[in-house]
Amino acid sequence: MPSTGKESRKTIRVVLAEDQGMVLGALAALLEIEGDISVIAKAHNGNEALDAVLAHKPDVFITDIEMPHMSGLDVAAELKRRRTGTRVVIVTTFARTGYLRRALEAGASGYLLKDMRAEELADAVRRVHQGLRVIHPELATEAWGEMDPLTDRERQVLRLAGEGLASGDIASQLGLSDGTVRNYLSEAISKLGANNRVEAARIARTKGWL
Amino acid sequence: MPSTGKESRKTIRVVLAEDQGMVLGALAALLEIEGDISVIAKAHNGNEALDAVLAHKPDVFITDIEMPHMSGLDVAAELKRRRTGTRVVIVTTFARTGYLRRALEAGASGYLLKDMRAEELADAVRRVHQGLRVIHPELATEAWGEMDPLTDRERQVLRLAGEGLASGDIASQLGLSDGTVRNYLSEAISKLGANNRVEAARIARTKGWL
DNA sequence: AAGCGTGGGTGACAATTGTCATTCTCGCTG
DNA sequence: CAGCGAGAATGACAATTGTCACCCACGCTT
Repeated sequence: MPSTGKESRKTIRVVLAEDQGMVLGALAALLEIEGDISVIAKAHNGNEALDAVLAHKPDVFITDIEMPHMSGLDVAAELKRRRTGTRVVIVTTFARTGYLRRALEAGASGYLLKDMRAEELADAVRRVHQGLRVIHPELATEAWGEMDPLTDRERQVLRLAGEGLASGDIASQLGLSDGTVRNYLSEAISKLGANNRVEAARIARTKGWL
Repeated sequence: MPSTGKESRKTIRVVLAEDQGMVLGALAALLEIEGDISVIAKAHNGNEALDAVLAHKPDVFITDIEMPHMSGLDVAAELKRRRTGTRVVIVTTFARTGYLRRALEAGASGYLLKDMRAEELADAVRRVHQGLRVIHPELATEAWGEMDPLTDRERQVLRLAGEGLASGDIASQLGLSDGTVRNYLSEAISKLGANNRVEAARIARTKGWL
């Protein structure tokens, strides 16, 4: 064992959050195999995760992004605000630069994709625990490729439009006028270089701007 | 081959397929914990999976559905055609009745969702190995709830419409006339009880009819 | 041969969507 | 105070979308 410092002797205490029960359990099993890592709590959603981290003060918090009630990014942001010492590692399916950017803004120390080799996870945890930053290589390069050009309103409207709601419905749901909704949509469509609301929504989604 | 009584003593040989490397490794770790289950091969996509199963003739083949090149359902169908003795367990994120129906048609013995408890996986594998069928409870009930009401054309058209293509584009891509495309779309919309093409596409997707 | 179902097509019309220019408020900021 | 910019709304117009009633050509039945 390389002794970078004092604490590399002790086991690394981890809290794990992931909404798919099966994946949660499997990841826990994977980490428990490593002698120096111990999963002290598991959470199925953002709220549970936040509680667990505050209660256990783990060394590292590993979380998915898309979860019920509170996203992993939200939890990370909240932890940053509260200045807990816990380091955060995001593990997600999505290679969206928007997510990565938000993760870093929320103070995450790691951003990994689920399609990387399983063996690398434990290693990433150790590195992060030592204060290093671990970003999935493919993302690291193009990370700051492009900024989200959408305003809040445009985002909201686009999200609903992508679900198939008509302009009128969107308008009443947001307390706006029908015409205004169409204006925002039009703006969003042109900003994203799309031909219509559906394509615009699709583009925004794949970029992680939702 | 010995009677069912004896071989329940031996370890169950499993091949595992899943495109997300991390989940693949984690599930393998989870299964290896069990003394009576042994993961003899792992595959990252449908092709590899098929090869691995044919080469190793495992007792049970566990696979995700959505994978590159060949879906888990395709692999299952191929295995059925070839009459290998291997039993198939589908493990997926999607609670789509269409998927379940296709899985059963392809001769799968199990259909589980990733959001169930991790501990249940090993158990399901044992049951399936004994010749039982294991269907995720929530799906088992409504499984045959409703059949896909869409015709092939409607499906094609709806798929493209859902991507954001305009009627004209869809028409030229399928070699149809603009009006015909709109007729199909209109039919699909009314069959699905939607209000427009986007909603229709969304509904069809969640039902697994695509 | 008459009848029928299916896949594809027309044409017409109403509703929804996309685009623009313009207006009205606020809340800032110089 | 004047002026600017963001957020929201109007109105008008063109394009696209959704609906419907029919038409046509084939391929099968009877």
